[in-house]
Amino acid sequence: MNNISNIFKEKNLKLTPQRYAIYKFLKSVKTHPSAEMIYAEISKDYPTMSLATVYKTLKTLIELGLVQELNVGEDNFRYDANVAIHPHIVCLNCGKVDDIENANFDNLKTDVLNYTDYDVLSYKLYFYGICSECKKGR
Amino acid sequence: MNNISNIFKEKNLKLTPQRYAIYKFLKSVKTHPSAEMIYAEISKDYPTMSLATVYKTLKTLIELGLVQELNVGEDNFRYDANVAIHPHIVCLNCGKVDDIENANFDNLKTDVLNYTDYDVLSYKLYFYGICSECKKGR
DNA sequence: CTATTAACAAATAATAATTACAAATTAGGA
DNA sequence: TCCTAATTTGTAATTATTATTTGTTAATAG
Ligand SMILES: [Mn+2]
Ligand SMILES: [Mn+2]
Ligand SMILES: [Zn+2]
Ligand SMILES: [Zn+2]
Repeated sequence: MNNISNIFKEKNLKLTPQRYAIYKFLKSVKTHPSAEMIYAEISKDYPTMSLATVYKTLKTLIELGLVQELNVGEDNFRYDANVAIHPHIVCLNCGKVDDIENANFDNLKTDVLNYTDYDVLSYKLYFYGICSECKKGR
Repeated sequence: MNNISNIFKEKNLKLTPQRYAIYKFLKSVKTHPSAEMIYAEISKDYPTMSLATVYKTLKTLIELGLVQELNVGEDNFRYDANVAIHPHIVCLNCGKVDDIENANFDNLKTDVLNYTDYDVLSYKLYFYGICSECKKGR
């Protein structure tokens, strides 16, 4: 199986409660939280949680291919437990980061081969605009 | 005219030698340098240049719409004096950031409207891969 | 041409995100 | 249950960036 506990076992890593909580939390939200946001949330259930653990766990989850890092242009990173390549949209007013659902831009990866001599492995696509909530409040 | 000295004049900003040097340097390179890289380069001609001035100048150039910031996923930003929306490609081996020339992905901005209720204002597109130099050395 | 003054550069201090470190704890196999 | 390497934690260190201060410059009125 390819469930998380086997993935950890294969690498001789321990699936600690902290690690599991962070992963489960990331899986459960659509908000693309930062390390700080994750820490704030997880601390409610694990009051002894350390911010350093959040950072270190995120790094190992990324190495395992279970989480990806987003850089939408803030002074910090955001994290996403959906590791598929998929586009995001950032509200320039409230800072929210959303998925763009059902859109498929995978042709980009093959299209771009006509314009570069790089071996292209992946891409990141960020849209910027104003979300519907922020549009209302104008 | 819309040359840089008029743009500065309109906003009651002074086009100092430092500011001009930073802008001219950014215009002249294709490397998408970071603030630190810009500082290292400009320091050769302006030994008294301060890193703080580089950061502050970059910020004003961005506000004036003369420079854009790239967030390719490093722990720092890179800067580009080409303010048109255009895609970039990052070498995962050597860290180089290149333009993808002649490619036009502007349909993205209209395509995405079918999948989101945001007002979409702009986008950033980053490809990741291995550059031709790095491919050789394997 | 000079004086005035607001904008600016430089140096440095401060801040914020992230990482490194060391000591205490724990997961999970023997 | 015991053992031990892996992990967590709290904290210090580091790095990118921003704020502050003070001396310097550029624009312009007189
Ligand atoms: Mn996502
Ligand atoms: Mn560019
Ligand atoms: Zn919003
Ligand atoms: Zn390369």
